[in-house]
Amino acid sequence: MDEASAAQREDLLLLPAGPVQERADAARNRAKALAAAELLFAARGVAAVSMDDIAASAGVGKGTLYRRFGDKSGLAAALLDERESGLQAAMLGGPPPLGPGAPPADRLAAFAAAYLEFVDAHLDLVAMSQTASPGARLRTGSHQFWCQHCRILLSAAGAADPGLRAGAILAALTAEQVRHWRHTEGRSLPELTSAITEITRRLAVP
Amino acid sequence: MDEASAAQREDLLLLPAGPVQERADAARNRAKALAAAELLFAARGVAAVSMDDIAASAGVGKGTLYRRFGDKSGLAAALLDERESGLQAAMLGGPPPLGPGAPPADRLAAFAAAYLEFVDAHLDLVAMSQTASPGARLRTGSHQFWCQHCRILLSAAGAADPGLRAGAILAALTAEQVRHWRHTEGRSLPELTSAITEITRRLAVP
DNA sequence: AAAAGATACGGACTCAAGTCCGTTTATGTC
DNA sequence: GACATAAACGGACTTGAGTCCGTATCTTTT
Repeated sequence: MDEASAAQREDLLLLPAGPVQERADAARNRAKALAAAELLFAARGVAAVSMDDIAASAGVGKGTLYRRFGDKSGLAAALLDERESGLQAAMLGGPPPLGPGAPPADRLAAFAAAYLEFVDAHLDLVAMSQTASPGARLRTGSHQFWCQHCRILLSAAGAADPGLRAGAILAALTAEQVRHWRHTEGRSLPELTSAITEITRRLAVP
Repeated sequence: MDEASAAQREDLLLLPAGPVQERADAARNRAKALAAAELLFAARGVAAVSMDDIAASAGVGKGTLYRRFGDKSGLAAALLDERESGLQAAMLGGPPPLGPGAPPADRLAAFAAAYLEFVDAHLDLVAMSQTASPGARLRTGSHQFWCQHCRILLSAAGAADPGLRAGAILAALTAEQVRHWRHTEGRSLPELTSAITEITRRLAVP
């Protein structure tokens, strides 16, 4: 993600581009790290795995981990990446109401429901990607994506303050908030879905 | 806060109460710690002060700090406590629209505006109280208080899912979210206030 | 006022995140 | 195929949060 945004920045500023492709050993180590992390998380749970554990298990130095992924949240984001991309594709080009074709308010509600389900299904990983450091969530590339999607739909629906409302909707769908509703308060997923979609509808009407 | 909730629990369960009052040395050390923390935060900023710094500056062992306040977020909460109590009093017994007398939707909007202003005014401290550990925010005593207040008002206004909507409103007003709006996106406080009060109104109508 | 028991003290200790920098390895060039 | 150099490596190191437990202090009881 660091590299992606760096590359993008360079593109935008028309600077001479850095190396377009990561070195072979770097790619190999990234893959080893992701594989090791996935295994360890599955075996012990996200919370019980340290970066040292991952580095050791991947047969890689700790510095390498941090160079590749920036920090713990970056590693989580990388692991989530492929699982997110299905949702992102469905939002951009899939069938309505998630994809284009339905009225914006319906698309927004569908997004909220789908995103809630996604967060619930990958709670620990999403939590790690959002809470590794304070404010991590808002700096995430994915957050930018979700937020922009919501903003555009709200805007298309004629809602006031689309940017702020988009942020508010995503704030309600934080991993820790969802965890609290689901596990501390024991709410069911359908219950949450219904409440969240209703909230988005109310924010989407002009 | 730990002690308060423990005492409350004992009350509720009618167990023989523990010591009603903290020991003299304990009270003295709590005061020393709070004073030292306040000074250091003012001098260097919240982020640049460690628990060791505070312990050393207060002339107190680190263990004492943790016994009194539980963790970093507990210390922040303790510092915030007296500043919050004004707001809490105004909500419970002050003049409308914040206090009783105004229609629930108006009271909710007034609360959101006042709480936003409070968070903005004590951003770093609130951030520390919310983000010291993952999920810290939702375990906070204050959070329970704000959340219940919102829930009751939403309920009185006849809104569906008052508990969930209350959580959603407060989720939009986390310190990191407010920091992002104010400092990363450069929004003004009135702009945020207007957007947030509008959101609460939309969630409050039946 | 002395002794007993409960409570609190404090700093050494553990554990994990994130940094640094001397060494190694890949890649493009002659 | 050897060389230059940019990039990547890896593990020791620093820093700070939170825990532990032997010692000191307070409070209550007699």
